[in-house]
Amino acid sequence: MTTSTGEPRRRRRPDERREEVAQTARDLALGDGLAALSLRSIASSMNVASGLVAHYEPSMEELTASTFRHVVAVELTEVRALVDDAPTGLDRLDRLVTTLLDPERDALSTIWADAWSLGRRMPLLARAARESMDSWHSYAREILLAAVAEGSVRTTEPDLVALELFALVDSTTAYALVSYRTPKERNQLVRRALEQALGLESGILARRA
Amino acid sequence: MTTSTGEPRRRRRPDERREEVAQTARDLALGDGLAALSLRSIASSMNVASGLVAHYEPSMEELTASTFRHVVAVELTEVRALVDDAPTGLDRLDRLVTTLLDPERDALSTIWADAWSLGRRMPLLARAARESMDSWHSYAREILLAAVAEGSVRTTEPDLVALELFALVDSTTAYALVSYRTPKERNQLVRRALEQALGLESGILARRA
DNA sequence: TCATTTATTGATCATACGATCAACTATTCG
DNA sequence: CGAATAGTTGATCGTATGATCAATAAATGA
Repeated sequence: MTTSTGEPRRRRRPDERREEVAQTARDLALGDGLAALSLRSIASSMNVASGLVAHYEPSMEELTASTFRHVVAVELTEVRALVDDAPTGLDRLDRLVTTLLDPERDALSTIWADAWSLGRRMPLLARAARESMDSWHSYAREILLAAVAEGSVRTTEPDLVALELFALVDSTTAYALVSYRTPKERNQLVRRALEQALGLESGILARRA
Repeated sequence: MTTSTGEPRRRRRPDERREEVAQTARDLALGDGLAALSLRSIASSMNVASGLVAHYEPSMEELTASTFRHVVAVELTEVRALVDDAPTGLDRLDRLVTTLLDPERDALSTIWADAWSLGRRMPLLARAARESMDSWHSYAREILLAAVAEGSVRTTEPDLVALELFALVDSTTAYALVSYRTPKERNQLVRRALEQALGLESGILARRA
């Protein structure tokens, strides 16, 4: 049973409903992970029949993949907003790491971990993951190139270091999901490694944590 | 229906059966991941009623956690066997990385990714993951300390570098599950990062890949 | 106001899950 | 050889999944 005094069940325009389904799926995924997405869980969040959700989505795998894609794209936009206006390249790098490792962010970490785990069996999700990773990678690359240009960091392989940055962040946030090590230790790990990758004086990033 | 000419259903001693259940669960996990473990999937692999599996296991979460624990412990033993007899500390480090990144190993990668993903909802699995990670960490630490002692690598924080090693390996193997980057790129990434963490001449590890 | 369109429902199918337990039967022991 | 022991079955309960579709009812236009 839904709410006893159920609203008289409104009828919406297809694109409106489509958007509502997508939004609900995103909220659900952010709350309980990609594995929590089901026709019924989404439908019940919308107070709607499960058939309606199915009516708008070709398959659960597609819905899962597109939800992942959208959630991660929004996150990238939000992180940019927090990072891009920092004064120097080093500040931006610092803020990027701080933001990505923020414990408040573990809803996102869950989603990434789900993507890697479920991706093995869901090709569409795997594809979405690859493409999203490329977006993030090119953002980190952009930040690193700027920092190199201003002379605050030094590397001959910004692409590789950008990859390394996410390798460190991704594993570290996955560790957080099982409470391995403390936030402080995980932060230290990432920052010390980045210092070495970027020819920074020891502690210059770590001290900011 | 099982095989039509079913064997006359043997009765085994409890510890024998217990071991058979555990072994079957391990094989299944190695084939299809931790998420593929269910009373019925295990029972059907054994040609046995699902109730039998339940009879020997307190709960699926416990079975999942203990299966994970065992699979990962065996893996550590196997890796040690491949690595420990290398002549120098640097050789052992090289072999460790090579082995951990071996594409043949992706059954194990799946299991680790499953553990981080499922661990958020399965406390016993999360605990098993933490403890297993500690075992692996202390093994890497051991290798690094020996390499430091022989003077082939240099670091003031072997614990941190051991953590970093797995951070790189774990993310990289998760990437492999969704086919992000090539084995070669993933290898490069880990090796270049380790070189910098260990004060090694550029390429000294990477060239071995 | 009535007819047309179509968003939405709700039931249904086939399948899967963990868990529980009385009944059955293979084995062992007296 | 018969009885006690205990490993094993198979059915069952409650719940969950994705997918499909006829029927319904809300909105729109004539």
